[in-house]
Amino acid sequence: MTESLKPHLWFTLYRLMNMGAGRREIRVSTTELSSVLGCSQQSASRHLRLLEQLGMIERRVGVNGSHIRITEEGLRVLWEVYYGLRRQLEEGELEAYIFEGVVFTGLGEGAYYITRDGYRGQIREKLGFDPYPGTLNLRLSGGYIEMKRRLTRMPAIILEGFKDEERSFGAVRCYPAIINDDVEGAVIVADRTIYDDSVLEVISPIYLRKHFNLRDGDLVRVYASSPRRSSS
Amino acid sequence: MTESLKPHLWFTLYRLMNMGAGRREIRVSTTELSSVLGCSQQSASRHLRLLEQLGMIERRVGVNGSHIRITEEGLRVLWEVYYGLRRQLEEGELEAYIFEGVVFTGLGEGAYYITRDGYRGQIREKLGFDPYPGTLNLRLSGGYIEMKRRLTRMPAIILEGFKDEERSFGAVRCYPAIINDDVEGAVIVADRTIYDDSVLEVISPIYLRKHFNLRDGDLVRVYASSPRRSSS
DNA sequence: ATTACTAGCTGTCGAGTAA
DNA sequence: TTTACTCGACAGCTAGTAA
Repeated sequence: MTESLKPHLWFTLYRLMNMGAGRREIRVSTTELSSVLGCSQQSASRHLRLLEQLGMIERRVGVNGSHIRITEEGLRVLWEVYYGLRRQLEEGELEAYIFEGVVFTGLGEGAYYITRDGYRGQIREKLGFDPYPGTLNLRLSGGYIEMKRRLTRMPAIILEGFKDEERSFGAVRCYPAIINDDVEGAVIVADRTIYDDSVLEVISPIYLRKHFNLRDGDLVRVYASSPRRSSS
Repeated sequence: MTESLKPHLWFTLYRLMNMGAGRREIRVSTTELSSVLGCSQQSASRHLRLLEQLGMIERRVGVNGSHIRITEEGLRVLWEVYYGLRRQLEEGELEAYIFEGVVFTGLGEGAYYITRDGYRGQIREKLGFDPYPGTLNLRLSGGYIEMKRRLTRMPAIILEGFKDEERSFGAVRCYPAIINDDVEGAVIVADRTIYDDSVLEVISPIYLRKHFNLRDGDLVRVYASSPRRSSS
């Protein structure tokens, strides 16, 4: 999931974005695309199939061409390079967002995941703290939902996926965070999650519910930012 | 000249830029570079030679590594992709924001300004409605304050400044808006204002306080966007 | 018109190794 | 330590062609 696209496929994705496929579904034939890419029709066709397999685009093949739209994951990959360029080419301000969300009780899944050694070791190593075995779930509303999508597109600290005896675990994106202007922790975003974009999952070295005396429905403030250096 | 770099070489150039070679000469060995690129030392070496031949980088090969600096031409190639990404990603994504703010009573200045014929005529002409003689003030908090700063950086409908007998009035930026998912209006941002970024001033053809039966402290939702095409 | 398979070609890669 | 050559392996390419 977080293994990055090969360069030639990235460029095909980039060209599709140039044609507007990042905003809406576009119609394009493999022949048209090949002339844009400067390659053969066959290569254009293969690139589209590969990008679809990788989840970067959605495609409907019709009789008069392909209908293409770049997925959220595809846009994320484009944003990643965009941020990399901007950091060097423009005087990049550190991007950060302040969220406000309402505490709710999840399914306890967070505690299960976070205590897997595969994740826990990486959190210690890459985030610099030993996580309390549980996550704080915040429900976002209004503009904060879109704000979370934007945060998710920014460079992150990546916890690699792994396997244990029973099953495999996907990669997780982490953003350093400060909770209620006081406690350090991180916002975590699982690549595949049961939650939608209206949920912010927060981890921390301490038990946040106790520290802040939180109950369901309480408002919590989270300052989250992209790390200075993205560790892979 | 404009024959573009092959994708894998572009990515190597991009990585060199990530390491700072766009700003200054950096020292890097082919082995170090290969680990950044995720390829062999030999490929890293070959890429550097090719990029040098193509005039994308300047290189001095020393005994303890290569000294690399991206040339003006190399930076041009990076900027080209950067602009391509920005066109689609920024202008596409940053079109609209949803704010939530709390009603408060201002100093009544809004009513004074909005009834000046110099503004009123332009509002009718450029926004397409005759404004109710007053503004609704919303107090923003948390991330919404930063969101307002971003909105303010976007293209706006500009009400030109003017003078009457007594004094001069500054330009005003307007963003089309929908209030509480129902009423059309606009967010206005005076170039010089007594309010700071935590206040959202809203105008509309109708008296919003009455229409929504609003009292100080009530929450109001505002969808604000940059106009599609700059109407001048 | 399309998309996409097969076959064969080309260029990119990387292990081994020299300087 | 470096950089970079040779060369076998193979990924990615294109022409021809089917559906």
